[in-house]
Amino acid sequence: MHDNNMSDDVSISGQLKQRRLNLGLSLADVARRAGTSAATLSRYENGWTRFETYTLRKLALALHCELDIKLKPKKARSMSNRDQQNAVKQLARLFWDHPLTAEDLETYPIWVVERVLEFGSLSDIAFLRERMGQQAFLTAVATAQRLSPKTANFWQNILQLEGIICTKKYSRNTAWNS
Amino acid sequence: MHDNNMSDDVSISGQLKQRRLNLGLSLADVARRAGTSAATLSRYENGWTRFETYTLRKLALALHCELDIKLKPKKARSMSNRDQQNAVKQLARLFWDHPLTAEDLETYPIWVVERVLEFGSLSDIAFLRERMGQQAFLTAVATAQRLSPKTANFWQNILQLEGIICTKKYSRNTAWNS
DNA sequence: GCTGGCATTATCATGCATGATAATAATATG
DNA sequence: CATATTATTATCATGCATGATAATGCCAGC
Repeated sequence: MHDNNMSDDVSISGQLKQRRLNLGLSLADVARRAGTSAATLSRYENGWTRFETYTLRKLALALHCELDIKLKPKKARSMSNRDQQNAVKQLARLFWDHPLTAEDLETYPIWVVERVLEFGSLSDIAFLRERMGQQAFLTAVATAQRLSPKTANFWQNILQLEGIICTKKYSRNTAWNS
Repeated sequence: MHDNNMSDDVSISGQLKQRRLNLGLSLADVARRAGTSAATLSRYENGWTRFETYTLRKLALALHCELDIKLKPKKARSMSNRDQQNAVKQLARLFWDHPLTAEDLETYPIWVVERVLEFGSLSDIAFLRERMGQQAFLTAVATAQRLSPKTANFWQNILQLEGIICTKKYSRNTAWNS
């Protein structure tokens, strides 16, 4: 008892089982209350990977729990707070219409990369790539949609060499890529 | 831009759509990267309620996100911190073998209720019911498994009057219910 | 030993999410 | 106007999660 259940990465299976045992309930008990079957709950608790949120919600209810499902944007691993501040300072001049913030680097990486590719110097590009990490940088490049045809073509070749599939099919003109 | 996405209760649909738009990707883009179909993603973003975690994980990957699924035990609403402290103090004497803590009241409600029903005075029971709230209390009673036959029978009748289905089928003897 | 509840797993039928496709509408650009 | 892309929805076939049931083994108490 009195276990600190503060670990962040618990499998769904583990959470279901632990909660059920904490409440001292049997599979059949929980299943009946949830309006599902004991077989399903047993599968859920033992190595199942394809859950339905519909069933999960019913189970959560029976276990007197809230089901919380969140999409957490992955942080670029190589972007420390310090690096972020540096990047913002260095690249600020390219974001004349809307000031760049540290959060933008993670929340809108595509936006940042587009600007830098389009207007930055070679050293800006190298700087950003180093700060974001090669992988995150190239991924962002691959999904950039608002590049001028010239820029887009250039990077498409680079990406091909890297074996990265580019989701961009054609580039639409925007205010700045004529 | 620069929106504070700190609200806790966002639907899955909303999170998927917002993240996709933040990245500036089309349905087809994300679907292709996720290895799913645009139709499915569109359904996911528009009022769908029965998701498969398998598909959600693939989408999260395509959106450079982590999928976080948690079972959060519901707190008894009428149990403020102050009430918890009071309850712990009042009922402490019934937990001679393992000291009662405030967390136990939420994490192991069944355990607490069993002890109080079995060994507490009438005023203890009234006190706990008031602190937990009628609903939470009766739910815990309904799932209690380790009551003496006498106690169990008595409460089963009470629960029947309240229209609550009791999950308890039979009571197994423990160290204390002979 | 026997008995009863429990957990797990297998099997099978069924219901539902998914994928593929197409039709439609909206938007933006030339 | 035509064109290109996107988003949404409908339809249908298919694959898979689910529910029902049963078989098995385990454990506890008689």
